[in-house]
Amino acid sequence: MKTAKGKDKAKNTKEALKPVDDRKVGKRKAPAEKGETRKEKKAKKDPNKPKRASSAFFVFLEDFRITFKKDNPNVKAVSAEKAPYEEKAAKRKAEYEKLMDAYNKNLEEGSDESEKSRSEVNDEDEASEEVTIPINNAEFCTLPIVFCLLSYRFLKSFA
DNA sequence: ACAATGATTGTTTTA
DNA sequence: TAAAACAATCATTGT
Repeated sequence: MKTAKGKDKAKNTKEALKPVDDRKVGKRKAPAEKGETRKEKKAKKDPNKPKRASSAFFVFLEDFRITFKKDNPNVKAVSAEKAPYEEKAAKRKAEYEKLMDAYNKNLEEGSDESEKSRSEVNDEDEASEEVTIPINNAEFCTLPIVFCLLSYRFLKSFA
């Protein structure tokens, strides 16, 4: 049982953030450079050896892939689909770093009264600015009436 | 590490 | 030397 040679972790942290096209997919090392030719390596595998059982997550993936294909028949490139999500992820990361900065600052300055949480991260836009529309009392009273009148006329138009 | 998957791409083999 | 075939790589979670 050899442990990981640090390969997985390094790749996951560094390469995973790059877009697909920039990642070194398929850029493997030549077997010859490792002293073995392809056939030798291929012969080393036993086709009769049973594959290990899929975990629950992989069983879920079976269904998910089918479902996703059915819902998105024309999606070939995952990059385009991934783009908006990477965008959101980047935003969350920025938000996180900002919060961490404030958090660390609070730790330095003192620990009392640190509850300020939390403006939830809405993925829609950075339009999280308060959209409170100021109206005066007159508007507050007349708006529902106007709305009712317009609704009435609209419904009446079908009769 | 390794199960499934498919696009991608370097390497090897074959013509 | 070109095209064809092959194999590594990526991401994902759970074991």
